Amino acid sequence: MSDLLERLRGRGWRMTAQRRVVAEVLDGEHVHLTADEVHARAVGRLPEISRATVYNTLGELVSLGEVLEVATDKRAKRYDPNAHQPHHHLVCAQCGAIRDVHPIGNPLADLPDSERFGFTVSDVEVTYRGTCPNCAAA
Amino acid sequence: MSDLLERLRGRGWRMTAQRRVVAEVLDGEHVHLTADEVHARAVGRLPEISRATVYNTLGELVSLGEVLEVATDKRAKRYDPNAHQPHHHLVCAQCGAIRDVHPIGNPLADLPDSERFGFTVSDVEVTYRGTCPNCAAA
DNA sequence: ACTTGACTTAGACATTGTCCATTGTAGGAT
DNA sequence: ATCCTACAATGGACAATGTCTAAGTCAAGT
Ligand SMILES: [Mn+2]
Ligand SMILES: [Mn+2]
Ligand SMILES: [Zn+2]
Ligand SMILES: [Zn+2]
Repeated sequence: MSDLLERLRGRGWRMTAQRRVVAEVLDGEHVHLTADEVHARAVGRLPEISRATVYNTLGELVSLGEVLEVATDKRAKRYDPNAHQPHHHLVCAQCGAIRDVHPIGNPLADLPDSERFGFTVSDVEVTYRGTCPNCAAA
Repeated sequence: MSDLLERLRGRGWRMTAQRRVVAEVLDGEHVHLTADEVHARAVGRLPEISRATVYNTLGELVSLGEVLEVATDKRAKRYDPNAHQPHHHLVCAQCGAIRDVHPIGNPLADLPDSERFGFTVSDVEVTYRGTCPNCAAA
């Protein structure tokens, strides 16, 4: 994620402690935090960071295409730093655990023209739901 | 949707004006309203119906499997009366229009075991995004 | 018609997200 | 090294969405 900070500096971003902390919190694989979860973790590193700044920074990262908003959760939006490798999601219906997954083929090709209603279709989001090994054991 | 009311009566539902109106509002094809949209339309027919009753009734219909919650909108949940025919959704990114669509094949089959991380996968939700003919013309 | 438990209501409360006026500061200019 | 200033952060008000409860109402069985 340090290359992310480099890229953003190149795009004219002013580098602040708050933005650095948000980027650090988002670092990793299979990371899909809500805005308030990002805030809670950011506060652990920088206690005075505000909710507004976290929302602003996440919004900017989304606008820049560096982070994706995903709607796997029917309550809050989740923020996904894995924006440069196309993928989909597998969600545990009980505990909410989320994994990045890569289905075979291109799901876009499975929608015939007769089912497109004149739309120009540019993107597809696939959410698999089930039960994770932990929840199955319990 | 009148058979819906019959089914619910059979399941021991007390039939009230409020529940009848919510069911009527949900009647139709390609209907994917938010709770507050359902409330607004219900008020047109039964002015004193409360928000709480609309939320309660929608929640009950979801529990009974008669209505689906869909997450095509990243803000509010949407309620889909087309619960008995499996389908997916095509959403206009600009105006939010939603159509029911039926992709070819079973998307569940496209997730290899090596990408299931030990989950038992039971369901898949596919959201296509694009631009509708109306928005493309403008 | 009575009775009763299920249903509805209004509004408080909770969560998630947005906006704004004020204060602070990163980074270029001198 | 210090100054400037446009950009960024803050706290808190506000908005949108969703949940809960206490009190009143009524559908439906008797
Ligand atoms: Mn992801
Ligand atoms: Mn639908
Ligand atoms: Zn689980
Ligand atoms: Zn449109």
